[in-house]
Amino acid sequence: MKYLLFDIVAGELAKTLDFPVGDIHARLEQPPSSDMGDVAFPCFFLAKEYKKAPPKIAEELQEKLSAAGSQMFSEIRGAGGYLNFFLAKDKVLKLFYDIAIGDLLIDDSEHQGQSVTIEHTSVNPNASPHIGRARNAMIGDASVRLLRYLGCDVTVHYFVNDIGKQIALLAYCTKDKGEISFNELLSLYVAANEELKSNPELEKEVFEILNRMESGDQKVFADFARIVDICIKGQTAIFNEFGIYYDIFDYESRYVQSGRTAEVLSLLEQTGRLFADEEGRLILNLEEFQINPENPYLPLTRKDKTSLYPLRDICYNIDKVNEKSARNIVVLGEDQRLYGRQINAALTLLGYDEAEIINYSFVLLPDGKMSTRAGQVVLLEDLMRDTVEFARQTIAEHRGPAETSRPDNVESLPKQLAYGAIKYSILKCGNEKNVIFDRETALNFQGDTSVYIQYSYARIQSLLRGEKESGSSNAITSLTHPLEWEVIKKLLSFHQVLAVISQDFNFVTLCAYLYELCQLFSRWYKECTIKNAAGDVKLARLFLAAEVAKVIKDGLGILGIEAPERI
RNA sequence: GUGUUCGUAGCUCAGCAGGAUAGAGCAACGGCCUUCUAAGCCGUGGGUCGGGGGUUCGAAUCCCUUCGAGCACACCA
Repeated sequence: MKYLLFDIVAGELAKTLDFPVGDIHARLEQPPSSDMGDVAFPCFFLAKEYKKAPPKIAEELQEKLSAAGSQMFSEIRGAGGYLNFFLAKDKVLKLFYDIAIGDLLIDDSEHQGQSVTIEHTSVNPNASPHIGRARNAMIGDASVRLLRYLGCDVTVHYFVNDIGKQIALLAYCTKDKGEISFNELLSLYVAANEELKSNPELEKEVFEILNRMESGDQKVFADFARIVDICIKGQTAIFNEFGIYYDIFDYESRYVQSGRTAEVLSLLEQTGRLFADEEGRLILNLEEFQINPENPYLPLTRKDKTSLYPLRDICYNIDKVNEKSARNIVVLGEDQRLYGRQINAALTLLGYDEAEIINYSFVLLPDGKMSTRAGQVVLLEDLMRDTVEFARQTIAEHRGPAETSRPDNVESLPKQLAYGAIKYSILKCGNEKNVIFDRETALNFQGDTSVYIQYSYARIQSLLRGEKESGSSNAITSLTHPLEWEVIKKLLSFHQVLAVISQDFNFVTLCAYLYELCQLFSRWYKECTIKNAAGDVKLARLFLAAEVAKVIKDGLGILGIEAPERI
């Protein structure tokens, strides 16, 4: 029960129709156009049982319901196979007022206090993150914000893959160098990988270093730590500037020397699915899960029994679940789809709940894939800088010199607009789709963009400024304009949208919702003046505008986008 | 090769637990600032929903097949 109008109709229908309220609720739809009705009930599914044509059923139901004479409907219409309901507006308006005043627009008891871990970003500590990696962070951060908004107790984890071959490579290339800045690392990394191709000796050298590190060589460990530290500091500085924060950094290396991997191995041993192959590696047989028919095996150790990444990750997930058990959420790129299912299979074998994995597809560039080697890559920090600069120019164009030189227009506003535009341009795409990223999309501040939404918010703040708006439940019924009715219906569906996203974490829905809300608001704003209205009408309109602003601000907040008071 | 995700307007994307005329934005063209921010509002043009089968009263949505793209597939993490 997330949408007031559906709740009302389902409740009333259940009295007449012999079906559970929940079943009816699930079948309700929104008619394509408002002049057809507020809520539609399709009757097609009843045709077989009643042995009648759907329009006939709708007609009969309509007569029955009309005879019942519910106060909640102003009209009920049969239309083809649909039964369309028009809600009694004054009744709904009063309910809307009570809900809004009580701040219950977001009613979510099921999430209150639920403890959740979310792991996201977790980029390899080797270079500055590009926009593709940042997609992980944006989806993850929005998920964190959504669940916190709904009342969950969320802990954000960042898993630092600090013992990989690529770190060994970097450690090797930099061990004789003095101070190294984060910005130098990318070119060093590219150069080292280039050399790796032509120099097989280097590869051996790197593995040698990795081995020494894993067997507990403190000197090598320190070399690794130095590189990792520079990287993590550099990366989180960028993400923090972007408005994304983490609670806990977990280092993969802690699982190398600890006994955790051995414990988990012996538990897996007991499931009978673990075996040593001819070379002595320990392999997990996941045949029964039918994840990857041709190759159901997941190697967990090398032949010397040292752990591989999947084993450490299994330990890590168990630790997260033990710490906070309600939901264990992990954001993973499409390259980890199969891998994620393998990890979940292992967790299942061990008797743990599966992790909830949020998968997303990669970001592509108009002329193809991103490639670090070919220099075909959009770094997040470059994009942030460029977009802020563009925002600064755009503000100057729109607002003129006097306004532009206001302190907040110089510092914070360009960032609020720019970072919002980047986040929105990514989050408005479905997680499962490849995003074709071109700068123009992020640099566009018109139409279906975050800036339009921020702009709508700022307009409302401006008209609210200086007004002591205090609607009353009597004044609320002055909202008689059709567009006002549309805006109210939209506002009432906010928590329904959030409920869906708390399951699928696809923020397209929220982006579309906010954009549509702003479109409705803009049309209404154009059509009905507020400041010059009189009496109850003015009070009611101010009240409605304030409610729109509240939802916009909360919605943007969930996306990690700020709502500036002035633009 | 096997598995998996996707293919909707010139471009970027919604819609897909089947349902009432397929929606936005950008780009193009045409209107609207002496009333609350024109980063806005209104309007015009633009679509074989990749192709082909099937299921159904009804398919962009479900199934099969084919083409195209992304991703993965035992000692990388």
